Amino acid sequence: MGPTASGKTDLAVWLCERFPLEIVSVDSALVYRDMDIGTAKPDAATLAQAPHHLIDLLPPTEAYSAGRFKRDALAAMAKIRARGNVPLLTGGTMLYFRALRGGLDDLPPADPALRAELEARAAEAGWPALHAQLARLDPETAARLQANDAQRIQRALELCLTTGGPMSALLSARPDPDKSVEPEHSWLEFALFPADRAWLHRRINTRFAQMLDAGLVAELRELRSRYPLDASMPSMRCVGYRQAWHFLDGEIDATALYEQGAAATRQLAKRQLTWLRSWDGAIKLEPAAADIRDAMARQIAAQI
RNA sequence: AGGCCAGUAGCUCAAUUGGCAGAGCGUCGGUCUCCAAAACCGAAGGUUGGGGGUUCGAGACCCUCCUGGCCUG
Repeated sequence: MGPTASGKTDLAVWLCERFPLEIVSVDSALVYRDMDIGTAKPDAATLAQAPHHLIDLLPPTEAYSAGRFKRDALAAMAKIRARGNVPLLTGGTMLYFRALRGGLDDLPPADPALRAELEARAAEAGWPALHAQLARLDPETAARLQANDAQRIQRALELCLTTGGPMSALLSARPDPDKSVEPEHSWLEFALFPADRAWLHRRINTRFAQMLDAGLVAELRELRSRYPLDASMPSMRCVGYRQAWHFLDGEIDATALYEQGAAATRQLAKRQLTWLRSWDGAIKLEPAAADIRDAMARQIAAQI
């Protein structure tokens, strides 16, 4: 686990050469086909050397989910173990890590038609109005949600309306979801946690500039010509693509594209670090350390 | 050299006839149960370019210096 641009892929590929590991990507953006530059997807040579599972799963017109990830990841892990190898889960989508460790109850999946209906009502009445409705159907959940928290209000109403009961009744009473572990697996967790934020910011800024040089805008132009995309799709709200979209629409210039894209990446990293800070049980490693590879190799050798 | 315009938070800019210096962005902290690279909440940050003056009271008015830009020669 680690924030964006902290060096997860390089480290994972290096470890694969030394241990019987197979990489399972834990990344909500790498699942999209044809989105390569902006997601920092490993190149063909790297993938040939160290195959990644759970990348290029769906076209950018579709939506993935934490629940689907959990199912896909458990299936991939079972196959890997059947081959006698060990899954190396690598990524920065912390909700997916948490879902995989057992933090997801068995809830109904998304209902696109109902979501569209709720969306339309919110556009007219505003989310606080839907929050008020949720307060009647499920006071407990409404109490912990902000009146403007569109996504969670929508999800909670979706569950209340499809199941006929409050969402809070569907959640198990686990004191700490992170402690609930899928019984068939044991876990060894590592977190790349840079002590120096400025170090990470420099890497993020440099990398986003490189993405632009590598043709991020051209990639998006090609995507828009090939798929019926919409700025509200999850794939197009990914860091970098969202800003490139505004650039292609003429809303911002090249300078603003760089600045806003780099800033969005820094903010993503900040949220990932917030997750990691409160994540118990992970061995924290300093990604800027010269001996990071050997340090992690030693830890793994001791466990496998 | 002279004339004009500008200088306010890290950046871009507000601030009625002189009356409690604000916003957006960024930065920092947090929340997180099937969109999570998402969505949301909160916080810090100022000698208003420097100095002097007028006034009960100056970001604003007067003097002076500094810096940047434009115009003229």
